[in-house]
Amino acid sequence: MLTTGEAAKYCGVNFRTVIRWIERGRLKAYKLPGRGDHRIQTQDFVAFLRDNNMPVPPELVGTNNRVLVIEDQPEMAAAIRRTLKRAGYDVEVAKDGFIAGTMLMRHNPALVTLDLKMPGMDGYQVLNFIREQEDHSQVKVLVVSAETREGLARAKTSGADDILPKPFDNSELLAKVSQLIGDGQPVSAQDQLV
Amino acid sequence: MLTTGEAAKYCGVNFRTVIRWIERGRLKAYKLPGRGDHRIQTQDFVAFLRDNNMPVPPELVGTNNRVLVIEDQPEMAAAIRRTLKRAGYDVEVAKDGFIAGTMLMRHNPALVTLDLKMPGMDGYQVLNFIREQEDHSQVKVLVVSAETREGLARAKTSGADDILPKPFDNSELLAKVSQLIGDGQPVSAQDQLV
DNA sequence: TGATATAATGTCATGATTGACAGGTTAGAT
DNA sequence: ATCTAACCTGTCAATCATGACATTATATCA
Repeated sequence: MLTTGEAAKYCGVNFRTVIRWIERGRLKAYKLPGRGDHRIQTQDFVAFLRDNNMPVPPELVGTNNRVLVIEDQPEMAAAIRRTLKRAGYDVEVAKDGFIAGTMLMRHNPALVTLDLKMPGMDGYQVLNFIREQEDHSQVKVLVVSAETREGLARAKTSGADDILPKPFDNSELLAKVSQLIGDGQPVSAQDQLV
Repeated sequence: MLTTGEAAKYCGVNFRTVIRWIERGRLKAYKLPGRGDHRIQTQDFVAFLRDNNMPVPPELVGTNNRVLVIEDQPEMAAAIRRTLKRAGYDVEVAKDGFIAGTMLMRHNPALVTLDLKMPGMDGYQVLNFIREQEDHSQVKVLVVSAETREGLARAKTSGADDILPKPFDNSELLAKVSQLIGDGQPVSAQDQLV
């Protein structure tokens, strides 16, 4: 939730200009009853920035170091979790599709590792679904799978940001994750601003 | 029921501001005897948000008539959907666990019909999971299944509000649903208007 | 090219609301 | 019964909205 002044700083313009954008309907916002202050929801502001090819401040893009691991094999899940935790990421594990779905919505992770082969879940469909979701179209998806080369290629066309064939080294995993969302250690505690 | 602090977070303002709104009669609330804490009824708060064209958080939309149908068999899903739609409910269908999870979080339904036997999803686990979730512990769960009597009993202990053995009549379905969350037709459509 | 019109943005002053802080109290949890 | 987190009140500084006007950028036309 942002005020006009904060939004103005992010854009490098005068707050008067932000108000005018709002008045013209370019930027979505609502008014408070008292003085008529504007409040801009962070997601609307980010959408606005993206629409106009403006740089998006990292602290507005959710919490950068949160990873959701969608994986039903306990050992594999534990291994990924351990590796990422050690590197400083905030890791959640979902061992079935339902829980994965709720966690995606609830925790709004920066990255999801997705096992394509989970019982009762079509990984490709999940990929498509995530990409269709307004709110989560920005989340990075790293497909982790023992699929064939064709399957992995198909995953890429379905919206995966990167793929990691099983088996893999921890270093490979970390390299891919950090390439997609940066290092696990938060740059500063201010990233947690609400 | 909300405190000033909670309302403040929803609006993106300081709690002091919320108190001022209350003092000026813009927002309805009442005081507790002790410290003079304010308590705001959810419906009053939602009405306030609507009056001022402010976004209404989905989890506050109290008595809605939204139903989420978790069912992987297309014919069965269509049948339930049709029946409930006709009765005036707002129906969403999820055909796998992942989508079901996201929809539960996104649409905040008043009731979920849950097929216990879905591939890759342990219905009992889902039940437990829903009950553990802070935000959604209020949602009613109607288990719809061809399970054995023991299985259905177990579902009840896992947190199901009611069970409906397959096969069933439409009238049975409607009876159970309306018993759990009331009739499908909103009491008055104007309640939802701006 | 150069001149003019139009739109967008920045600046300033005023008035009102909101946020921050400090000190005291209690609701809710254990 | 105790403890912590959250709440209330009052005050004052910071912030925001508004309107008027200056300045800059863009478009249009001769």
